[in-house]
Amino acid sequence: MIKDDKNKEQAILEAAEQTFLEKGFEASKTTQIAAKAGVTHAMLHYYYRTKENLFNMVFDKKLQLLKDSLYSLVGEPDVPFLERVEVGMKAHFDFIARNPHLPRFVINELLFKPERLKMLEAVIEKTAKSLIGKIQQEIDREVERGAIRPIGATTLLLDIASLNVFLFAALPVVNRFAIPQGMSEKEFIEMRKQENVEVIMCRLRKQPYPEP
Amino acid sequence: MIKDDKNKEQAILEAAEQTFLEKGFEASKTTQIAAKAGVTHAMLHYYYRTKENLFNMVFDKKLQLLKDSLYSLVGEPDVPFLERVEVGMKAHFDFIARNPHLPRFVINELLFKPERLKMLEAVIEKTAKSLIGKIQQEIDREVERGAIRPIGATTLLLDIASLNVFLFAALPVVNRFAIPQGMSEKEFIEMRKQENVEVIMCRLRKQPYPEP
Amino acid sequence: MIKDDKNKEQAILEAAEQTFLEKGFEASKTTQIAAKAGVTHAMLHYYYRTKENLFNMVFDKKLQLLKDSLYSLVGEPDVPFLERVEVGMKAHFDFIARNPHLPRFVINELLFKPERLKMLEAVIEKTAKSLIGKIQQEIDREVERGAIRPIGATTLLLDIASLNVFLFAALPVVNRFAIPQGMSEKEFIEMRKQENVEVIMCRLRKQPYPEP
Amino acid sequence: MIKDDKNKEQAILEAAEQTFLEKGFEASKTTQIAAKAGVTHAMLHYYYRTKENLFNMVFDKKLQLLKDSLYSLVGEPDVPFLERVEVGMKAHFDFIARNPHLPRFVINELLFKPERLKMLEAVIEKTAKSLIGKIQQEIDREVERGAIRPIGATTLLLDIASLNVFLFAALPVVNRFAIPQGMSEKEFIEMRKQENVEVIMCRLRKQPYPEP
DNA sequence: TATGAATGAGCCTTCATTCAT
DNA sequence: AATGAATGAAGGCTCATTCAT
Repeated sequence: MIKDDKNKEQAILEAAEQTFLEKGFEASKTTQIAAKAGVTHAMLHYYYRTKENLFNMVFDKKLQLLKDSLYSLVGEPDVPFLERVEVGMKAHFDFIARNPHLPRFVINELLFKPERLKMLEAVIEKTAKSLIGKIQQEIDREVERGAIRPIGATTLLLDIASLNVFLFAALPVVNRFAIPQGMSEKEFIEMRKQENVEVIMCRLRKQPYPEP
Repeated sequence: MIKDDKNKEQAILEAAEQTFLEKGFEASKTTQIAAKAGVTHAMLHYYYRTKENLFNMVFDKKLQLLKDSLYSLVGEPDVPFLERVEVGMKAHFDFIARNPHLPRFVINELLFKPERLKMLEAVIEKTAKSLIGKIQQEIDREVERGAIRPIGATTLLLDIASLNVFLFAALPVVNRFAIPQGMSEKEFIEMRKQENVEVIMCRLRKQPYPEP
Repeated sequence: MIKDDKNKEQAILEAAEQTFLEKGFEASKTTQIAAKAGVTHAMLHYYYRTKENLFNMVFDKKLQLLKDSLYSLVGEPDVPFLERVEVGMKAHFDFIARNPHLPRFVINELLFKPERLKMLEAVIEKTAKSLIGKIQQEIDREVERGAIRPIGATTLLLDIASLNVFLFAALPVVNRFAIPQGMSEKEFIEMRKQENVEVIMCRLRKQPYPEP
Repeated sequence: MIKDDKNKEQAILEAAEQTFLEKGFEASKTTQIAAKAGVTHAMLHYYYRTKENLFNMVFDKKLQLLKDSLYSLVGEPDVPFLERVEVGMKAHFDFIARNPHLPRFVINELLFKPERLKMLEAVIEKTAKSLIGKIQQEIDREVERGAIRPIGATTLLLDIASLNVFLFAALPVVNRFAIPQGMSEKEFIEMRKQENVEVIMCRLRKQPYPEP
């Protein structure tokens, strides 16, 4: 029960976030959201008019969050490239760890109502393209220097996203089957973070990673 | 409109598969499924009694499919290990390409109704564990031979799954932002298949992959 | 499961009897009746056309039974009147004991669809009136003889019916609250039979019943 | 059409009472109840959630009524016993006359869903047992005084209930066959009230009732 | 701003009944 | 005679949304 007497509107939004993220649009009921927010059912419609509208606010907020997360991938410019990739990947991994439902939520809802792709474009397109441009420049420079093997920036980002996102999306299943005996979920996730970085480093480096 | 005059029962099941896979349980309506199958609404209940029941049939079928897909990861025993991994990964990639909704669907529904984890266990547990055991044996042998760098079988499988699955789950998004101009979706997917294999090969090999 | 291979029609009727008697018209489902009869659902409609029709057959049969039960109230003409009343009452009591649902069933269904009163008239009216006439004659004779106190035949019959029928109609409740500790249901019912007779005897006799 | 503008909730309950009492649970339809109450179908579910729930409210209310009616059986303590029985019986008779559907309704629903016996116990058990205890004490005193013939309290109550209840339960039938020509239903019922009292008095008294 | 009450549309399900074979 | 398949009608219920206050 979230209740913020001074700001019911906010309480509703937060309750809606939780609910929509966990259950998706269809399975979320405005009555439940209102209840969770500690607010009358009618109040919810008073502030947000329709469920669709409330959902869009949440969705948009989450898209912003997703956009911001992209920036975590680029770090301080004066740090060596591979090190920056590692730091960036870990930051991205931690971000997903804090928002495990986020990617699944966005992907699902984009699939269910493709109209929402427009919202995605509006929020992300420019950011993503400029980001990719910058990264590609750095990659090209490093490649020319002979520091790393050639790769497309988009390709690299997709590799990273795949490794970082899938883990958390599939956690309920992975949880059940992939965690070694005696290892806590926390330890397992930490281990995966290292592994993901390692995989990307292997992909980029010209010399193989020294064995531990 | 699927219509198979001789087999309405089958038509309903197929319509249900499509609908559930795309929209999930909640957003799928029995009326729509019936309409898509070209069948009276009551007919659906005649054959499958309840929506839940119909869903479970679909879900179970998809779990079986998922189980079968695991086998595509292991190939002929007399082929060199790395080659077999490559072939296996590509087969798995192609399988996901043919069933792009499958992983997202299973993950979503397991998350929304965790009771279904029991169904997953019933179908997959044994297969998965025996598979992992076998792969681990081969890895250990290769590592001892000095042919590859050490890695856990589960870790390896999770790396592969991440790369192969995420692409298709996120395709509606990726589609929009990650395909280079002038490249068709088909070409892009083929490129990704190569990249995914490359990433895993890099992770496993002791010597860096020769630049193309 | 009633199954009488040679006579499915009969099996259906018997299953319908049981079901209708226990649950009434609305709560009885033709599918259940068919299943209980060991017969296809369609078969039931093949033989009896409609649920209503099947019900009427049962209802009519039960009305006949009810009519026949009335005859149990009159016995051998050469036995003394009070003795005959006692024997008749006990026979009636035993009849209800064998058909405990019968009166409740008839009363309910007559109330729910008053049109059925016509069926009642058709079956019972003549019988009842002639019976009452005869009994009244005998009563009058006995009264004149000074053997019993005066009473209307209808009144007497209603007294008897009240005592005998209510017990079984209310048995589920009575069962729970009215049976003395240590007494079996069977003993209780036997006790009630004596009591009912006693009550009527008291009503008829000029001298009080000797205390036991 | 019951309409109480200020209190739709109450209107629904009253319509439900009438409908359930007359037709029982199964044959009563929420749509009909809503219509009778002059209210949208959805409104009924708004206030009472489920048909089952609405039914239970009615059922419970009726059980309370039934319990209260038991108290009408005991009168002023300083009145002679037989007189008090007569007054009590008449009060009980009048109560049933005002609620002719009540006993049949309760008995039917208890039979159809025996789980409801628990509700009965909760409401009635204590009352009934204490009542029976008191009556038995008085009976024993009277018997010792030589004023009445011995009888169990439960037995007596069952005799009374049989006579009073059956008449009204069976009224649709009795109506048709048992009312003497030229007598109104009202007169008939009054006559039955006298008869029922008379029957019980005969059962209790040591000396026969003087002929009228 | 806030809310209890109200509602229409739609969903899942059951069931008596019919029909083709 | 027998039945699996098919269906329309109706029932119970939920839910997003609106309205009067």
